[in-house]
Amino acid sequence: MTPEKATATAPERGAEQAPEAPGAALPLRERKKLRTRQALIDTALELFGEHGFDGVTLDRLCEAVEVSKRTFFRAFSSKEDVAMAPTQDLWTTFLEVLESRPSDDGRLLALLEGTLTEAIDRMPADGWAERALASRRLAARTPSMDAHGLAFCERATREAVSTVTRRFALDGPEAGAALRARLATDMLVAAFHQAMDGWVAQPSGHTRADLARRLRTACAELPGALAASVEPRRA
Amino acid sequence: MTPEKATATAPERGAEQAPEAPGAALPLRERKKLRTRQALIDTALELFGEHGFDGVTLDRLCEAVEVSKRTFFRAFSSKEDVAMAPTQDLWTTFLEVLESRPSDDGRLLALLEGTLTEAIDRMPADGWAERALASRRLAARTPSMDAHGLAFCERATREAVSTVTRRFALDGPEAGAALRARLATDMLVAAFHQAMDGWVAQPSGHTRADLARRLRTACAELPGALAASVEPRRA
DNA sequence: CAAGATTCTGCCACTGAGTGGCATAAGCCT
DNA sequence: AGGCTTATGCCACTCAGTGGCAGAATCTTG
Repeated sequence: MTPEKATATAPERGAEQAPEAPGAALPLRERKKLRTRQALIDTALELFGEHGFDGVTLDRLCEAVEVSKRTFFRAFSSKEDVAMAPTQDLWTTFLEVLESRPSDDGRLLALLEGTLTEAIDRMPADGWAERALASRRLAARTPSMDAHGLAFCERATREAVSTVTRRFALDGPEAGAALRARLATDMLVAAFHQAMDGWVAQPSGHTRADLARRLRTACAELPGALAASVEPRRA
Repeated sequence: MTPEKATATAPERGAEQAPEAPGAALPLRERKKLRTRQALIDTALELFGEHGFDGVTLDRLCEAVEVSKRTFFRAFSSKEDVAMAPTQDLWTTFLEVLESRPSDDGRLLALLEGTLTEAIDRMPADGWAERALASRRLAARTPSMDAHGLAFCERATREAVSTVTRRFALDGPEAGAALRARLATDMLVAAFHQAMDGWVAQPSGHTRADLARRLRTACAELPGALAASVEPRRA
C-alpha cells in the first residue's frame, strides 16, 4: 500500500467521486492528512509573507498549526517544499494530463501548451490562484525557494519528455528526436515562466484564465524569439 | 577595495599580465586566497566523487585541505557552491564576454551562441574540462547540487537579458522585445544543458572543443524543436 | 627596516534544518 | 469489540551555516 499518491487510492471505491470535489470520499485518515497538509501550506504562506521565509522557523510554523516537526517532514520534504506546493501541484497535474491525453497529431509544442493550459484549468477554483501568487512573490525574494522550484520544474520536464517519447513519434531524423522533444519542453517551460512572471507582476486580476492567456501570448512569441535580430543600440 | 572580483584589481598594475596566466602577478595575499580556493575545489570534487556529496561533511573537507570551516565560507557561499564552481566560472565568463563583445548585427541567438562558445574557449586549458565533468556527474546524482546549479543559471540568464537589452535593440514590436530576449536566452540555456548532458554521457574525449561542437549541434536543432510534429505511436 | 594599519585566519559557541528511534494514540478491518 | 496497521509526538542527534573575537599574516608608510 503506497500512501504517496492519495488520489490513486480512490478508484477502488467505484465512480462515486465527483469531479469537482477531489478526495471528498477518501478514508478519514487520508482526509485528516490532507487537511493538515493544507493547513501547513496556508499558514506557511501567511507567516512567510509576513515575516519572510528566513524570518519564520519551522518550530514556529509547527506551533502555529499545532503539529510536531516530525509530522511536517512526513508531509513535505523541506521547508522550501511547503511554500512551493502550488507550483508543484500544477506540474504534477500537467504530467497526469499529458499521460491521459487523447493522441492528437500536430505540433508538439501546441500539444504541450494545450496540456499545460488544461492543467491550469484543473487547479482548484478556491484559492489556488491566491496561493500561487503568494508563493511566487515569496520565491522572487528567496533564492533557496527559487532554486527549489527550478529543480522541481527540471524533474517534471524530464518526466514529460519521457512520456512524450513513449506515447508519440516525432517527425524528422530519429537521431535527434529525443533532443528535439527535450528542447521543445524546455521552450514550454521558458514560456510558462515568462507568463508567470508577468502574471505575478500585474497589480490585480490574478485568475487562472488570465494566467492561461499569458501562457498563450508567451508561446506565440517563441518563433519571434528564435528568429529575432539585433542591432547595436546607439547610446 | 572590493576583493570579490580578483581579476578586476589587476588593471592597476599595467599590461604585464600574460593572457595565459590570469592572476599570476597579483598581490601575495590574493594569490594565497586563490590557491586555497582551488585546493578546496579540487579536494571537494575528489572527495565527493569518492564518497558522494552527502558522504562528506564540510569538517572532513576542511580538515583535508587544512583550513577552518570559517575560511571555507569566506570563499564559497555553500557546500553546493564549491562543487559547482566550474559551471559558475563558465557563466561568469559568458557575462563578461557578452559585455565586451563588439556590436554585431544579426540574429540574437547566433550572438548568444557565439558568446558562449568563446566563453567555453576561455576556460583554463589545464583541468577545467575534467573538473566540469566531475562536477556535472556529481550534480546528476545530487538533487541539491542540481538545484543550486539551476539557480545560478537563472541569475546568469537574468543578467544576460539585462545586458542584451541595454546594449542592443531588437527588431519587431517594442512591446514584446524584453520577452523575446528572455525567451531567446532561455533557448540558449536549454541548448547548452542538452550539450552538457550529451558531453558528460560520452565515454571519453571530454575536451572544450567537443563541448562547443555539441553546443552548435543543439542550437541547430532549436528550429526543428519549435516546429516538430508528433503522431501517436502505435504500440 | 620597523612600526602601524588592514585584512585574513582559526577557534568557539550558537541557531536551525533535517533524521532516526520508540512509545502512544488514532483510524482500520474483520 | 479486539487486534492490526499507520500516523503522531517526543527526544536526542548530526551537520550546514553564522557571528564574535583574538592573533597572525600581509600591506603600507616613514
